[in-house]
Amino acid sequence: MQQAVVSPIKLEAFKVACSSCNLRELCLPVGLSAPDLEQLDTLVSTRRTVPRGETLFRSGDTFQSLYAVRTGFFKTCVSAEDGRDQVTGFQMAGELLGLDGISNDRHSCDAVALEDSQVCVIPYSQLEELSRDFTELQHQFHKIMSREIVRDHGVMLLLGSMRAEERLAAFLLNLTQRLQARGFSASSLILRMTREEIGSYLGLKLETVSRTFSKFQDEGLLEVKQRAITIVDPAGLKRLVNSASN
Amino acid sequence: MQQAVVSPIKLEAFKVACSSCNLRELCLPVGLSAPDLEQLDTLVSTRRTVPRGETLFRSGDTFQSLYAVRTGFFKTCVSAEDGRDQVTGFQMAGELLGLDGISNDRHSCDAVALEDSQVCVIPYSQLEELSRDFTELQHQFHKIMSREIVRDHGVMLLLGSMRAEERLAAFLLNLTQRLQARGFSASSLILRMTREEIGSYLGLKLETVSRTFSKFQDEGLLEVKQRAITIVDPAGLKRLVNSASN
DNA sequence: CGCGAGCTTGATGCCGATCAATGCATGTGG
DNA sequence: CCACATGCATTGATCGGCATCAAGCTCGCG
Repeated sequence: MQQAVVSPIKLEAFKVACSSCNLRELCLPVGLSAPDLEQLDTLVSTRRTVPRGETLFRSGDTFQSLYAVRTGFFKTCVSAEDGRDQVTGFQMAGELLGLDGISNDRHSCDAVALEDSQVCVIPYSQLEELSRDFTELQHQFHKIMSREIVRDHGVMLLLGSMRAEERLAAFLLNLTQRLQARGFSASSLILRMTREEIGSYLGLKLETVSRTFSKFQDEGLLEVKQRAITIVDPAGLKRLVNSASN
Repeated sequence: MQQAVVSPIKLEAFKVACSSCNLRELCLPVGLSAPDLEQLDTLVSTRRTVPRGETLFRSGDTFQSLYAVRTGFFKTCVSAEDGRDQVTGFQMAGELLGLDGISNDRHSCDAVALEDSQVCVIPYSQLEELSRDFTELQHQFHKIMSREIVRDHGVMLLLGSMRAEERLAAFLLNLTQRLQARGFSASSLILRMTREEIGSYLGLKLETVSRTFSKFQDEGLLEVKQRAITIVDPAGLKRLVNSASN
């Protein structure tokens, strides 16, 4: 990913355990006490590598596990029968993938790696079992599901009532905020996704995304060099998002 | 609600228990075995009446309970700082409200009754407790949360990539399908919400909703008399949703 | 070095927003 | 019981933001 304050490369030096993972403050283990954490280590024992462009799972696949992004970057997308598809989210280190699968025992979206990535495999039936004995884990898991619902509602607000500039501004602020929580710069980032994928997520065409980037640059809000973005005026972006158009 | 095959009024004759509630096939108890169901009865002991126009909870309220709609009809909406707001869903009998609150111990949306309604109160901490001992209940609860996530993704697809006609057609088909599952007619319904609320949900202005209703009527797909809708050509509506515009 | 995927930019057109007026149903007070 | 107010819905006229179509451009890579 970007230039990290704590290099993600070093992660590999730690042993394969949630209790010693430096993502534990961002991932499933948030807030767990030591004994609970130890139990989680027994649960999450395998990893999976997903090269850029490959899918972690596809719509229709039988659901067995959740996945925590360890390194890398993913998109999830749903598609209609007619082939249209919609990016429903972008996931980075510490974020969970696969929650959609619980409802039907089948996944209902595709998860695609946007760069070479690694995930921790969390067998779902074992997670349910473990969360019966460890209430903190249970509670934490529920919170994560609920957070996803709240996030989705935010995206609906964006798609339903914001204009192109507001959407892109909100998107950039959200991305940088999440990157910052992971020790990356708040002001510069490399986009892992294409203009088309951003457009799909934001309900815009890729040309509109491109034009809006250019406009932001002209207005001195950003510097844009293809996928390298520098945020020059974060306050200006925030103003864009919060000021009603109507 | 609409003319019911099984009148909701009669529900009041049954005792206050999930195990004898005629919504149990649609609500939290789906698929629970007898012993689990009996436990659920101990959990859900109180009801709450919400008159039309009143809120069940508001964004910012502390979260304590989930609510299962027993009779009536709700909308949920989120709002941005600037006052814009977005309807994120409409809930009818058997559907759960309040899942958004788990993430933060505060609700992040408003739930408003669109007609005089009654909900069953499900104290959340007790639900967590109970679901530790009853794995079916645990699993069912997880499924419901996951289903909400999947539903939200569907709405994103709608908001991000469909045109006005497709959105309204999809909305109507979804409504009638849910009503049908509750024993109501598949072809005629009374809308409980205004054009403006439909528009907010679908990311359209109320005039557009109204015009689209009129258009559907002209094309012989619907009959529209204010809030009374009759679906004349369901196949035609489905064709609208599934045929890609691009 | 040249190819191709992805990005930018321009010209044009259309869908849905906006503004505005009228119609319709419900309810309330004279 | 009618008159009028109020909230919601319909319909028309116009406008504007974003989509669409169409070239070029950039950069990484074989």
